Amino acid sequence: MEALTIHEAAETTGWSARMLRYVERTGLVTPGRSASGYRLYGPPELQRLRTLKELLGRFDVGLSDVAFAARIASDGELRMAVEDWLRAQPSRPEHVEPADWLRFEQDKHQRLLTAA
Amino acid sequence: MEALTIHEAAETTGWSARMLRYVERTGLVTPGRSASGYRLYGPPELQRLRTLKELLGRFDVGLSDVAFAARIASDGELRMAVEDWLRAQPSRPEHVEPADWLRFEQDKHQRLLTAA
DNA sequence: CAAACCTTGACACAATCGTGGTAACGTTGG
DNA sequence: CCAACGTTACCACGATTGTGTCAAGGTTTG
Repeated sequence: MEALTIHEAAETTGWSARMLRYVERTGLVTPGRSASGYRLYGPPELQRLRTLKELLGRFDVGLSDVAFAARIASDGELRMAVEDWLRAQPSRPEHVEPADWLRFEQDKHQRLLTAA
Repeated sequence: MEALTIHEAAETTGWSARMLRYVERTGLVTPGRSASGYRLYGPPELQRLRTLKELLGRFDVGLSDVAFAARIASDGELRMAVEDWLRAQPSRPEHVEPADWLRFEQDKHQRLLTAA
């Protein structure tokens, strides 16, 4: 019984049950399932939900923004394309270090090559 | 006459004049202005507009997605927060080598130091 | 000067995001 | 068994995105 049901998880994370299902659809936090299909939120999921909520609140970002960041982090081709586009533009006249960011999961293609 | 007016720029980039103004509001491509306030698109802006259009078409991303990426690229605190959150999650149950993550940790903080 | 540009601001509209409900139906536990 | 809870699938609704159009007014140029 290490895992909470959706309403219990909602209680301790501050999200509504409705939103937990929505968050799941965005792919950001995916709970396990019981044999009969009940969502089961374990400590890791609960933690992610709490930190996600804090992230959204601290900065003015939406779930779709974080979802896009996740997509960038897992799609090397997309990441490179975006990175290239941004690097070519000082979008703000502000001096911004050439896009180092997005390097999270970089050289993934290399890993993929060696993985296959 | 190195710069084009908004309708001329629209012509050669494939965007509509309306969208060029919209793109400008997202902060992704900001043309210069003439003394009387006319937008002036030079070769760099025209190129960005073309590559931006190609980027949006090739992957299924929106202007707001690229705008968020730009925000991440220019806001170190936000970038770190998102990066941290994503690193803690194997957004895809896909097997992710812990060793790979650790490898990026190394040069990450050095970059942050030079960013400020 | 007048036609042909440009500007900002507004109205409009479909699609999506972020939320909340409710209905119909399966599961669990006292 | 049945109350309490879970599931999916919808309806709803304000806010934002992405787009077009139009109005009122300044600018450029033949």
